[in-house]
Parts: sequence; structure tokens; C-alpha cells
Amino acid sequence: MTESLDAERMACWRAYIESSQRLFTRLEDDLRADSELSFADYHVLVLLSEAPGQRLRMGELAGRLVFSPSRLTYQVSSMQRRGLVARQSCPQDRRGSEAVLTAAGLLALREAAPHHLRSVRAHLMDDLDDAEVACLTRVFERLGRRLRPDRDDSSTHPE
Amino acid sequence: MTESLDAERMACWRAYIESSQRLFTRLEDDLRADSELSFADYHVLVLLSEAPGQRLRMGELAGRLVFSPSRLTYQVSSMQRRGLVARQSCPQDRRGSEAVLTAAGLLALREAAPHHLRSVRAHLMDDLDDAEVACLTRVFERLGRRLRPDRDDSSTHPE
DNA sequence: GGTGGATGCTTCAAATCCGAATGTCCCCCG
DNA sequence: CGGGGGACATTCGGATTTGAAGCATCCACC
Repeated sequence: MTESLDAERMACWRAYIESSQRLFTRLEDDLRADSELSFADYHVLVLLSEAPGQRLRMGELAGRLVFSPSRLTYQVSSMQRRGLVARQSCPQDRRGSEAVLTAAGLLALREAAPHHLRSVRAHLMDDLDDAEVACLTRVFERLGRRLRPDRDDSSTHPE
Repeated sequence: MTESLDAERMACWRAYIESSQRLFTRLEDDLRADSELSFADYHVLVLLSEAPGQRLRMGELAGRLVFSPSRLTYQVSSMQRRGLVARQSCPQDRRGSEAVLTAAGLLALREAAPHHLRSVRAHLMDDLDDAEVACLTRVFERLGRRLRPDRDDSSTHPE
């Protein structure tokens, strides 16, 4: 099964997949253990807290979270039920709606953030030296640019 | 929200999370587009194909896939229904059972592998130079060792 | 100013996933 | 032997996720 990936890259690929899976489930567990939030909840709160007016269109949010539209609808409904966000219809485009951070949502984020960031550091970041951080950043920012949906990829593979 | 992660590490963390999410969904889409298999199906087939006797205990499989026990039960049942694996009760330990690769499962893997590996190369590996591969491998193998569940972590964090 | 196609989001049914409870079986210790 | 605690896997109910279909609105063009 290794016809098309050399041994080094295969090992790299497998280590990346497995460790990432473990890391994500661990962070999720940590977050749930000390905050009523899931990883998705937390990420929504972060994005809203940084947005101008602490509000974001559903589509924009879905794009950044890498969520399907229906998944985001469910996610926001759930958070709305718990009072973490509100939903308002968008004045510029009446098809659309936007999610708005509530005071309770901001508070929940403020309470969860230190724990979560400690968890990210403990499981991942504290083990990385500066060169490794730089390497990961370069690799994953490049990957993100290549995979973001807004780019027509037709001319970039002259092969 | 950045009290505990410096700007470089925060950027690194975000790039890693977002790109990985995008990569996994893209690979899943590619795999489904040209093979009746999900990413999880594929991974199960790979692990079984490499195991001695092309069989693995459920628990072992769950551990390697980073799946909860009930999720693995569901996964294997689904693949059994489609003829990709068989389930046998384990002779040494009658509580347990093992998943066994079938001829159809092996065939499905052989057909899917070239497409999938091409996809992994196209989206990720072809963009990495050797130094980056080495860096990722080192980082993620270390991370995997730290997160694998078999280690008692009690003495490694003297505060 | 109308209309056909696109867009933004939601809804719906079905598939998947999780944690708690369960049923079997192993193994240690009396 | 003969419990009893523990380990392995499954089942069950409920939560989440998905993709397809639906609805309302926008917009480019006539």
C-alpha cells in the first residue's frame, strides 16, 4: 500500500493523523471537564469576540469554522438555547442572519479561555521549540491558503 | 484572549487547527468521490491489512483509530454489513471479538489506495520539502507518544 | 419593473457518534 | 473450587452531523 508515498512521508502522514486525532479529543475532553463548552462552542465564541460588533454572518462563520451550513445552524441554535449567542436577521440582506455574542457568551469565553489555553500549551505548545513553531506555522498557513475554497485552482497544476 | 500563548504560537495553533480541519474534510470528500469508502473505513482496512492474520481485536483497533468503543462497534458493524470485514469471537478470550479483513475488503483497499494516496500527496505532501517532513514527523511522533493512553503521567509534571 | 438563476440559511430524514448501562467472561485471592 | 472486582465488547437513548430539499431573497439582464 505504499506505492506512491515514500517511507518518510508515510510515517509523517501517519504520525500527523493519529496525533492530531488524539490531541483534538484530549482538548475537547479538557474543555468539557472545566467549562460547559465544547470545542466548537469555544471556537464560535472566539470568532465572534474578535469580530467587529461581535457579530458575524452565518456563512462567514461556517467558512471559518469549516462547518457545513446545516451544522452551523444546529450549532448556533444550540448556543442560542443556552444564551451564549443571539441570532439577528441581517439588515443588508434579508435572506441572511447573523450570530451575535451575548454578555453571557463573552463571560463564558473569559472563564474558559485560561483553562483551554493552558491545555493547548500543556499538550502541544510547551513541547515545541521556536524553530518547530516556525516550521509548523509555515506549513499549515501554506496548506490553509491552498485549501481555502475561494481560489480557482485551474492554472496552478500545469502537470 | 491571548494571555497565555505568545503571538507566534497562537498563529501557529490557529493555522494548524483550521488547515487540518480543511485537509481532513477534503480527503474525506476525495475518498468518497472515487471509492465507496469513508476515511474511517479506509483506515480500518489499512490497519487490518497490515496486522498478522489480517485480524485485530476490537480494543486494539479502537486504540489505534482513536475511536470510542461504541463507535468502533458501529463502524465494524457497518463494514460487516457491506462485506468488507468479518467479525469472529476471539478463541483466547471469549469476552472479546476480532475484526478480520475479507477478500472484498482487501480488494476495496487495493482499489482505493492509489486514489487516496494521490490525494494525500496532492493536498499535503507534494508541498513539503524534506526538512519540513522531518520536522512534522518529529513533532507529531513526540506528540503521539505523549498522548497515548498507556503512560502514567503522574511524575512528569512537577508543576 | 419583471424574471430566471444564484445565494443564504433552514428544515428534514437518515446516518453517525457518544456516554451510561449491560452482559459476558477473565483472573486473583480466599 | 467460588466469589468479586475488572476488562471487553455491545446495546440503548439521546445528541450531533450530514446531504438533499425547501424557502425566501437578491441580482443581472432584459
